[in-house]
Amino acid sequence: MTDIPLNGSEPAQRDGHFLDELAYRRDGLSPSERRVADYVLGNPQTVMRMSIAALAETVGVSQPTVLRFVRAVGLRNYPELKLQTGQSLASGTPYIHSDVLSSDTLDRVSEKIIDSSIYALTMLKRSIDLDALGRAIDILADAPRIDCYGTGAARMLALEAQQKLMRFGNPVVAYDDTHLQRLAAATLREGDVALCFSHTGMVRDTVIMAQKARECGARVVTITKPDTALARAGDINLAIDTHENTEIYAPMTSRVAHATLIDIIATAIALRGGPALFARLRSAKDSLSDLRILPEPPQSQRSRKPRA
Amino acid sequence: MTDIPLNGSEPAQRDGHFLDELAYRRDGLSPSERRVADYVLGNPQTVMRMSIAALAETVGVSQPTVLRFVRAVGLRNYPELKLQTGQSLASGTPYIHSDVLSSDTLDRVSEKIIDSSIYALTMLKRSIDLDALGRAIDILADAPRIDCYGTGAARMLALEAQQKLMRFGNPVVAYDDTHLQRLAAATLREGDVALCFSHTGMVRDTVIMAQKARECGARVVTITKPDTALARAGDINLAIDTHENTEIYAPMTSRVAHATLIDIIATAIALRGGPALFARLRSAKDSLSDLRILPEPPQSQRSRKPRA
DNA sequence: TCCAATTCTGTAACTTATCTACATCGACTT
DNA sequence: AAGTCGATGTAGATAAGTTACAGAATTGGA
Repeated sequence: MTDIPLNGSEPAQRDGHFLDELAYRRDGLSPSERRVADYVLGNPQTVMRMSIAALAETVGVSQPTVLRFVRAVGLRNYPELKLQTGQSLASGTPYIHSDVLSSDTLDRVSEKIIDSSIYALTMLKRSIDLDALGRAIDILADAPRIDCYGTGAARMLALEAQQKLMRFGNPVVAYDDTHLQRLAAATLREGDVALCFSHTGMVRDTVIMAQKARECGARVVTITKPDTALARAGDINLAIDTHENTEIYAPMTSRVAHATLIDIIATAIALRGGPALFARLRSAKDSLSDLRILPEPPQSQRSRKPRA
Repeated sequence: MTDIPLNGSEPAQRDGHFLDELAYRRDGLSPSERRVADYVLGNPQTVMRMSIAALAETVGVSQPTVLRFVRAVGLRNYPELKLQTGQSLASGTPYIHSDVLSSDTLDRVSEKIIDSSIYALTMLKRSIDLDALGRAIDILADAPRIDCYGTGAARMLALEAQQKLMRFGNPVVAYDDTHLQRLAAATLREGDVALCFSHTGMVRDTVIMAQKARECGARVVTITKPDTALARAGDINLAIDTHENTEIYAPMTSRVAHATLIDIIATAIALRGGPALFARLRSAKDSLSDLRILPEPPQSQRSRKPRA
């Protein structure tokens, strides 16, 4: 029959990151099941193509034990284990558990770092608060003036936001200097927007900026970790919470998420502006053309855009 | 037997993007097989949990036809189809072909942009030249002085490289101003390194910087599109070539790839430095601690740091 | 238009994989 | 020292996937 299994009895099981879930549940399993779990965590690439018999034999347990393990981690049947393992692997999370090690070769290092960036983006996709994002875009699109605040690593984000948002015609500023920032925040008016960046949400200067901006009647959009001082100091927070496990490489992966979020905001504003804004974007870009070197043949690669 | 046939049709199958591959091969299939392909493309989420019998019946063909379809698209057996479909779905690249449209809702826009960033990283992972990267790291790790050049969007990358690399103790500079850049490039000496960023590889100023740096005897590492003026102007190029299909949102996705590459370089240098360098990184980070707001309880949340 | 060669598709038998029911073992309780 | 409960294994039933072969459809030439 066309009867699709898909019965809804699964406890937990957030889509995608099964290996996380598995690592989490590992300790609640029986000894034999735990051995299976360890093998799956260690050899996901292999497991996703293994039959239950092969897995059982490799680990050294019986097939029903493997099946019990499967059920114990919240899956319906064995094929589902292969599926979830494969998906979890594909969505770029193989190394998120393990930090970069001194013993790692260069290819391993680069793989791990890229994977963790991909993971951060996957998390962003899943956790993005569309409602808050929509409101932030509403505010930003209409703002007569936008100030971007951020220090340290977040300064780059502020600069980037400036560069992306200034194209829409309204004044957007990012300040290099903390003192200048303070002066600027004092001159904000009602309707203006302060855009505050921080990875940790705990940077004193940036929190103070947010507060000052609010005192002046400006609205404050923060892009930072939820439930932090900065998140609370603004009107709208766009939460970015990549569970950064290493301390040393701290803002590495969350920075990618921040930057992508800026892209989303800028794109959404551009789309809202309609064709007119599109045209303006294009002409802004063309204004840079004399800084470029011309490509050898005057090619027009794709003819895929019939009308503007 | 474990003997894999690997019959006539292309094995191909670059990891991850099976549905792309499928769409591409669709036209070369027989009519019945094409119907199967269409169903798979249209209902991947369902297919990945379907038995061959269920799929055959739903599409209205026989089981062997499904199996022939599987082989025709380069897969060994039917379970592999489920696996690949699932992975392709999980790896989050459904929208990479389609540009953002004016009619898109906000969630669609954000999904598309995030997906294209993920795609850029996947491409980076696949195309990274470990040999060139290794040589670049060798050079950078020993350089008495590093200058980071980049204008426009690439300026952010230069700044970011500065921030990441300066932690290792040697002087690293990024310049805001093109004139300053030129002056600086003239003072480079043998052994110094110029790190040049550009998305297009066609920015005149940056190419000139690279040439000047070379004239001074410095080595030039470029991070840009391969086979471009800038790529040719340096000693080592770390190629970043995300086939950016939209023009308006130009440096969006490749920027993520650039930034991640900087992370990789910085991490690799840190690892090479061994424990001593690690310690220095940590203390550099701690030097910022009085700029932070403490978490609510006055004592340090984590007991993971026995000494200050 | 017809015939043969080729390609496409389905039927049925076979092999492999997954699941269930029941049996055994061993640790802990009483 | 026997009972109970949880963990594990054995064996057979059911479902899934694969192969061999034969019938149907298509194509290209005579």
